[in-house]
Amino acid sequence: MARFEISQFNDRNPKKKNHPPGRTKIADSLRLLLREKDFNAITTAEIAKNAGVTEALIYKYFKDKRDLLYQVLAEYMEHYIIQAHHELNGIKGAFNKLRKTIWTHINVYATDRVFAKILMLEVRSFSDYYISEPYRLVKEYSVLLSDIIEEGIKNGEIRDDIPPPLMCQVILGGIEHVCLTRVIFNREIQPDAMTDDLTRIIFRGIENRKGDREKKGGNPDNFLDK
Amino acid sequence: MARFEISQFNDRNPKKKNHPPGRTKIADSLRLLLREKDFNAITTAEIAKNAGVTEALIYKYFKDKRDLLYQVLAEYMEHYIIQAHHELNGIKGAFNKLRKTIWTHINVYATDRVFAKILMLEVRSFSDYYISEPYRLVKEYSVLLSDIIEEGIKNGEIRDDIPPPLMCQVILGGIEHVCLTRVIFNREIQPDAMTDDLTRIIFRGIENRKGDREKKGGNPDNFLDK
Amino acid sequence: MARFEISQFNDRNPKKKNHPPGRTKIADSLRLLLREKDFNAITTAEIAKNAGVTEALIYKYFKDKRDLLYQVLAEYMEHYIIQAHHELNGIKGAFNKLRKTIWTHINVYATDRVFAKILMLEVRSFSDYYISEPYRLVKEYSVLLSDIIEEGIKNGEIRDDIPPPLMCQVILGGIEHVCLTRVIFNREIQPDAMTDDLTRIIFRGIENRKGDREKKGGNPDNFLDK
Amino acid sequence: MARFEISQFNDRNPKKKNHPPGRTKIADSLRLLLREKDFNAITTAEIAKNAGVTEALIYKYFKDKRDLLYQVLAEYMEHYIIQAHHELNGIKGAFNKLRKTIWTHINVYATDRVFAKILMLEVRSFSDYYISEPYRLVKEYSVLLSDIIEEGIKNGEIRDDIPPPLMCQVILGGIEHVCLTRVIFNREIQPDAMTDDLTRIIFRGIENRKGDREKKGGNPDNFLDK
DNA sequence: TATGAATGAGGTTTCATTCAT
DNA sequence: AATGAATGAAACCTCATTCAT
Repeated sequence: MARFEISQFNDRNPKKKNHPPGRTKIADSLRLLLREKDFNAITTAEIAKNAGVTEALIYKYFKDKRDLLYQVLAEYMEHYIIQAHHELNGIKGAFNKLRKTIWTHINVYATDRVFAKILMLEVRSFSDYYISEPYRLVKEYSVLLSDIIEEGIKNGEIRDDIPPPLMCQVILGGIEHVCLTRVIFNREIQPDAMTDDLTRIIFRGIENRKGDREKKGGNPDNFLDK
Repeated sequence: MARFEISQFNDRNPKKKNHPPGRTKIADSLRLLLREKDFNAITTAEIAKNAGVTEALIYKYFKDKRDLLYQVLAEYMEHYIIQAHHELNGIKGAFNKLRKTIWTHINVYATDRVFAKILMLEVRSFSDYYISEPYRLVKEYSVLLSDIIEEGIKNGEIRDDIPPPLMCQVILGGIEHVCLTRVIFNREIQPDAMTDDLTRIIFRGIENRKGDREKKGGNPDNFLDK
Repeated sequence: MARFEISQFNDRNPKKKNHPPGRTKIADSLRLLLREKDFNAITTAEIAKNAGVTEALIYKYFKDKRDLLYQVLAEYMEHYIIQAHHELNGIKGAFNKLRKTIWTHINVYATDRVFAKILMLEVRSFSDYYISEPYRLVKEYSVLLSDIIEEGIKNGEIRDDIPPPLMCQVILGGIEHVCLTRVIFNREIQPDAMTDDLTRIIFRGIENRKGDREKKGGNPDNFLDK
Repeated sequence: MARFEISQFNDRNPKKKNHPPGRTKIADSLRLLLREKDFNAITTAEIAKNAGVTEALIYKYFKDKRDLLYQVLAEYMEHYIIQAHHELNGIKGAFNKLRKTIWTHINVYATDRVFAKILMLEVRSFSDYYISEPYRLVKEYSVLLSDIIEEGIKNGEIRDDIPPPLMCQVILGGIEHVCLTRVIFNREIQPDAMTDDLTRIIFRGIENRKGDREKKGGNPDNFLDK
């Protein structure tokens, strides 16, 4: 987990936008502090001190404290979106893809509590979040899900009597609610087990049972453990 | 809706703790302001001015600003819990009860956006929320749901291969995620339609299909709006 | 002079708007500091410390640091306008009135260097000054002058071949330029002598000489020494 | 007018100290920005950005931000002093010279609002201005005026019962006050008309009327524009 | 019960300025 | 000749909170 907090993106993605060291230190510092405190309880003074730079430098690279949070979140999201797409390579079938996506989603929250905290707890009460870059990325990510659902409906795996956006929301709502309490109370998140249980409910809920017999996808429970 | 913001509980629940007028004005003021702004963006000065009292009076009745928020939320919760129990009177069967509860839940969010906003957006990022009275009430409320689920499992309506708390979380997560965006963007929430769609997914997801044939609960789709 | 800096208006005009003590201390503090430094070099911290209050209190009573300056200036202006009108009581003839007004003007600058400094040096470079209350008062004051000039033109004392506003501006420009350097370099201002010299130039410049013989006002130089 | 803002002095006065392009860009940038904002509201960041250089470069050429302002002002002054002397060539008589000088003065303000703004509004509240190069130039310029006045007194055109410096101050005060509001509110300045009106007042105010009959200088009104 | 006055503590932000390259 | 990175110092301001009355 530690290697995630500290400059994860530069290390792993060396080609990624090369920020000046000060900027990186500041973003890392915020990530570190968010492990222990809510964003509102973190002061710019702390961020700077922790980063080993002056407060003023924060304002060279970020419009304000909140912009720093949004940029950090955006970096997480960009990274995650790429990963989520990547993980789907070679997987066939809507349920298989969904399952993988749910697992990846839970897994990133399990690995990156800070990301989870920012996304689920910190930013949502800020009204300007909903016009920010990371929110745009969140919407971009949800397209990934929609596409899978649409695909599933088209090929008959997924029922077509429910508005797809609603299915998306239930899936995301399920994932988040299940992870949320664990993030809040610092309890462990087990991607495998949780994916299992979640998909067992959700897949049955959204599978196509027209005729109940001739459904092509087979029992969606089959998709749960492999 | 308006009658909800303004001293709703005193009016409707005359037996309820009769607060002094100053206290009521302050709580009403916060409720009113929360319609337009996040809690963090609301100042005690505003609350006081809006209530027609002085800032100092806030501290006569509330430990601090956040305590005011928590007390307001607790009032909403108390009221809602009573209502939720009340609405279940005379309903038989776990799915019927669940459905009613889901509807009541969505309906209160539809009617009382401020309640929804506080509960879903404002308090969750405060760590002391999780040791507060309103959070205790939230847990108390979730027992209602658990009890219904347990009942359903016992009488064979609901599958027993999934941890009941997880089912709770998926149900609540679904409700919340679906309502959340609507609350944030001030879009309408339609309790009937949303309950329908939600239960159509969830009930199938959690119904008991042991053997797929001999399930006792009948097709859960039957429970959806007659 | 000292009694001018410290709460001059409350002391002298007890009926005047009764400000809370903190407000008065702050305004007095600024007046005091302006004797030694330019406004831009004075910090809110200094003002507060000097006043024996906290910086926060400044912002209770004044929108910002500049608003404090404007309010202080406005108090000076209000006071001065009343005085200027008062001093004209019982004086007859445009030149006599003008002379008195010029003397009063120079005299207030001589007595109240801080007033002079604010008005001639500090505020003029702030663009919002020109929409401020004290600027409104400055314009109100200049009406006093215009009225005298108009009166002089009507009764034939003052020439009518020059736009009255221009005459006003020359008079004020003369007064100010003459006082300005003295204020800047802390040199003494002698109201009597300066009024004498100034009026000797200006009165001849604006007197009515139509026909050079039949002018009613007599040689305006006569008005200079009583 | 525009050609005035942009490197006017290098273009017109090729022999003038040939500044490196960076320096010129910075000075031009400040001139440009001063058209819209007060000096205090202009940041070095803006100046640099606008000039297309980095902030650090400002400190290569100028001691500090204020030094930049003073140098810009000094350039204006140097240029203006040369012009003012030049314009007097071939003019005879104190009043004729005065008139020409007043016109030149007003005219430069009319043409070069930024110059006028700096001189009349920006620098005067800075105490170190009064020990700066541009202030030295201002004093040098005022010698021009004094000399004309002295000449007029000597040859009997101008009265000798008023201290010459005071006459200077009234003349300058008149010019400035009349131009000041126009500069502040971006109203047009008409050199010809304003010179006319001003001189009509001032010349009569300072002309020699010894014996009121036998004055040598003739009616100073004669000097007013034919 | 309520208020007017004042505060403490720190928050965010700004900006001129410097320095190594 | 010019820059990119970073800083120091403080400025302005906010806001929850307290206390004497």
